[in-house]
Amino acid sequence: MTDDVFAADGRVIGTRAIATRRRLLDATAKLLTEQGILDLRVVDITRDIGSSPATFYQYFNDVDEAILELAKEATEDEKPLVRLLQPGWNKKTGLEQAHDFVDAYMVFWDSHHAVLRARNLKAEEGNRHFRAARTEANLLIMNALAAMVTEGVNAKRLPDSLDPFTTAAAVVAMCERLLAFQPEMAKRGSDKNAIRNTLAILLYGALTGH
Amino acid sequence: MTDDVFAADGRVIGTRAIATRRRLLDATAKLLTEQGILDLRVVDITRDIGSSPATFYQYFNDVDEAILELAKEATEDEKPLVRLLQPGWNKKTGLEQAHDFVDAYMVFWDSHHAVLRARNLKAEEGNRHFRAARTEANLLIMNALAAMVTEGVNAKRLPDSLDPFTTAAAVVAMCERLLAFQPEMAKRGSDKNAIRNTLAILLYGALTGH
DNA sequence: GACCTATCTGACTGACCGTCAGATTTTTGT
DNA sequence: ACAAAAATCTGACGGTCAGTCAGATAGGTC
Repeated sequence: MTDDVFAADGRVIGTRAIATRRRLLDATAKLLTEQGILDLRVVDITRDIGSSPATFYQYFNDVDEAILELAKEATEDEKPLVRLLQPGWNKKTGLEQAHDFVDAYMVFWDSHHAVLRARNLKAEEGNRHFRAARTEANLLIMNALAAMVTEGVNAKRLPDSLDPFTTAAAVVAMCERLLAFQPEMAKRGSDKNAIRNTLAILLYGALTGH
Repeated sequence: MTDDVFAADGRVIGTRAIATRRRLLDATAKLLTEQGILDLRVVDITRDIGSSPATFYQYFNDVDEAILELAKEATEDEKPLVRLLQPGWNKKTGLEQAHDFVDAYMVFWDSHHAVLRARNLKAEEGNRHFRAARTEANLLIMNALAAMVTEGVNAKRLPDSLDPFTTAAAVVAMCERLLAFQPEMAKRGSDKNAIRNTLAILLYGALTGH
């Protein structure tokens, strides 16, 4: 029962409809990547799957609903990252662990950046549902990061005036933003590897205090 | 001559037109703040100043052009921040200097966040003009930050594998993002002051290595 | 007051949104 | 295998907004 899929009016839908809905979601993700949220049109989405706007509204009340669902799917891919964030990064292996996390985050980002960007915009513009989605997505990661900071503070490697949760947010911010900047920074001579290294060092420093 | 103001077709305009154009820009900024870029309509902007859509298109070829101009105006307010970023932050006064910068940045952010958010979205979605605007805006600050990092690297306080420019980008990212997160984090118990302190400490650490 | 120029806008075309009634396809019952 | 019922899909429509243009209005000059 849990894996029932619903139409916009709430009724349970069958296999054909599930497939159509899925194609709509995929087309939405594709166009979001290619054209950005500002030029995303329902007509384009349905044209892309060889259908008509009316079909879209069978399954979603508006485009937001489709994007929100994509954002929730992205969140599922984010959860495994938490396993790379256990307290205990030490001088010997910590930097390498930071690298592992950065690498995993880069892969995650690359496959969902358009959807995540849309989610963050909606959240920042005050949309309740997208706020909740972002909060939920970041919660596990933020808590894991905050726990690492707390450990550093307790071990007196980090100043106790540091707020763990804010630091966690800063770390997430660095990751997201540097990856978004990437293409532009490449032009200024900072290649992907420099970004990867620098990010790992900054993470390692901010989280452990080493 | 330099302070001539132009219509959309390039002709120089007079005082009445300049005033109208200004009211359009102000209304654009206001609605951008109130409703966000996704719900920004030319009709609303012109309704707001008691005019008609045709008037808007006298002065701007599209909404982007108006937002871009607002973004450039914001950049002017950002330039003075560079003076707070001179190399030489030391153990005695450095943290306080970091606080000063964070405070100034908060004021700047508060008065322009809607426009900056729109600018960044457009830039990230690949719009050439907004990319250029963002790059130009960040350039002075980034260079100043990068110079501080370079100083830290030279003094062996920071690892030389750290790319100064990337670090500068990370610092800007932290500032922008934490301020954007602010309302949401308040709910989780991190108040404005905690954010201010944490940001200052992180900046101080990342920039100087102390 | 007559004329000239700058500024503004009503009215229009075309595109997209979101809806709904009815057409089409699939499933069910016998 | 066939008809009836249910599920799915879509053409066509009313409403709103983008962007254009010709003509109306306001301001300045002599």
